[in-house]
Amino acid sequence: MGDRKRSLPQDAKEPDSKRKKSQPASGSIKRGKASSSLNPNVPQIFQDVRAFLLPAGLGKARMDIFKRQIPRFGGDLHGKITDNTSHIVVDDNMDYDRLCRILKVEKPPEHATVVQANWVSDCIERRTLLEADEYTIKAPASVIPQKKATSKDEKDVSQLGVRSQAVSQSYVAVQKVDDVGEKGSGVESAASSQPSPAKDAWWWRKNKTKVPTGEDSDDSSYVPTDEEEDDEDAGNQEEEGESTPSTSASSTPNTSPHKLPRGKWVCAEPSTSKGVNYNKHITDKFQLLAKAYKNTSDQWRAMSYTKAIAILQRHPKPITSWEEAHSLPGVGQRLADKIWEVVESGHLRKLDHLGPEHEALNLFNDVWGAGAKTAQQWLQQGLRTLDDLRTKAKLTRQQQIGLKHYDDFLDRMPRDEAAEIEKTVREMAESINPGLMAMACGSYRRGKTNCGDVDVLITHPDGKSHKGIFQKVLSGLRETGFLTDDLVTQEDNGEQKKYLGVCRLPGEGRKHRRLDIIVVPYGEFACALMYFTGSAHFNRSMRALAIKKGMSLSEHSLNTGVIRKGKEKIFGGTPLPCHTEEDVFKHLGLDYRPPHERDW
DNA sequence: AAACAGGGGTC
DNA sequence: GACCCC
DNA sequence: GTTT
Ligand SMILES: O=c1ccn([C@H]2C[C@H](O)[C@@H](COP(=O)(O)OP(=O)(O)OP(=O)(O)O)O2)c(=O)[nH]1
Ligand SMILES: [Mg+2]
Repeated sequence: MGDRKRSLPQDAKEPDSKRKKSQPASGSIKRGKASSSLNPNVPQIFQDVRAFLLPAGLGKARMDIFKRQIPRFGGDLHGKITDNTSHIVVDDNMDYDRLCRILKVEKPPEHATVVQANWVSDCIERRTLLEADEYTIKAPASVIPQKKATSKDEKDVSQLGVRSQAVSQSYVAVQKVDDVGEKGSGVESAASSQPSPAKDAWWWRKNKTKVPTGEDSDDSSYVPTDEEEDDEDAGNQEEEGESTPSTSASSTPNTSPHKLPRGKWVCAEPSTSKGVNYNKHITDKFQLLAKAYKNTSDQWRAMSYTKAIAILQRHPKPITSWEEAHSLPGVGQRLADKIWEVVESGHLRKLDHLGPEHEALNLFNDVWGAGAKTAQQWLQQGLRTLDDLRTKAKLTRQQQIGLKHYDDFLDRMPRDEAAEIEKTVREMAESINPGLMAMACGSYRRGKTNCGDVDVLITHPDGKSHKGIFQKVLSGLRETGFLTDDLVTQEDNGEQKKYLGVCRLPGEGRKHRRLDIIVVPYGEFACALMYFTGSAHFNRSMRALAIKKGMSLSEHSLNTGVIRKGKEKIFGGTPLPCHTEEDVFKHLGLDYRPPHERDW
């Protein structure tokens, strides 16, 4: 059969190269041995592919890539079309007539599938042997007549969207077998009679030898840093988003009061976490990517990973199929592919491509006051360690504090300590005005056993005595030495809304803790409490739901009758009366969720 | 193709 | 207005 | 990245 060896790329392929047909390619890498020990990350998706590349129109660069990648993914390259050739890869713009002319035949051999180059590219990109249907060069109607029968095809484009492929992964197409299947396109079916093209057609001779090119770029392996973004400083920034759509197909009736969109918003479901994460092997890896993307300012991608992590952590069982993964809200094809890769191989190749710089980016991003942009600048300036920052970087006042308390800020405190801090702030507030209310919100109110900081909300039931108390409370806390650093505090503004700073309880062995205080008018208490209790993910979900209902939710109010033009508000709407958190849920058509069920 | 929450503080 | 944070 |  075809020989392969000879003109192939230098690339190292699998050491052995055994090729047995029964071995399902990509799909089953599962058992450790086969792939994990020998060929860790190159799924042999083209195991049963014996391809002939038609240079016409393809271009040298692409030819070179294919010559290198097809063998790498398990395929054989044929220097000429033989009875054993399974695929003839042609330029994407190739048409039937031109193909026949080039090959000098009346019609292409029936035992081989004529596919567009994009089929190869897409297979490589998805690491899957895709159904060739959508990429085949078909004969014009006039010629088609008896041809269609080559087996069953034509059908299902339907399933294609999903990930077809006939092989391996199973799922899809036909019926679910659940396991590996085998290659489908194997090829030949009818063998036949097709005369082979002239063995020495000009196009073959012409390019048989390949010139190793030094570069490669090709397929899918870049990683973070990704496409878009990068750029330079100047401007542009994106915001974040959240929402919680989900769904998978069926809609489930649901629970909330009236017609709520069926199980689509996390704010409508309790964050039942039971502490066990059946998919830690996946979420741990996604966590790294989420952070890497966040570091590169690709916040949307980061958010997608984060949402997937949240849902995977609460999934009641380990993911065992691509479809199971894909059915989860927030998990699309690409993430399902990655989840599946981890399930099968225990590894995620994308992680291998994280550059060494990512370490420094992670380090820098953990400095309070420094974000993705700043971290990238520092990196670009050649800085790599915290000491570099201390001695060479230009730091804002906040970053200096962040660096000073680098370790303490990464630490989380036991909730008892958070309670002590809350008490300290509350007593100071009460000493100023006994009617003031102070309560810890955030993760503390949600019942977490440890907290990243303490979020204290202060208000006064009379609706007006909250004014101007910030200065007093803060100066009082300073006198006792409780507050040690200030990050954000507009104390010259009589309307000061927030204080972000650092505190430390008295006594030995105390760490510095982040403290956030907000003072709100009693009329906004409910919305402020909702906001400050979070979680952030929960808030974004609930706010997204508000948008869908023509409303708008903020820490100040829940407005209705909002008019938007795209994401821009044309009319802010009118506030709905909300005196309690329950009122907020009600207006949104949601069942009330106690704080501990908002831990999304 | 457009959203992806909505707002406040610093520089 | 960009960036960072809640 | 995913969803609409
Ligand atoms: O992007 C954000 C961040 C925070 N919040 C709200 C919800 C959150 O619960 C509260 C306090 O923020 P914090 O950062 O302290 O979060 P947390 O939920 O208290 O967690 P941690 O234990 O890390 O402090 O502010 C938002 O609405 N959006
Ligand atoms: Mg907190």
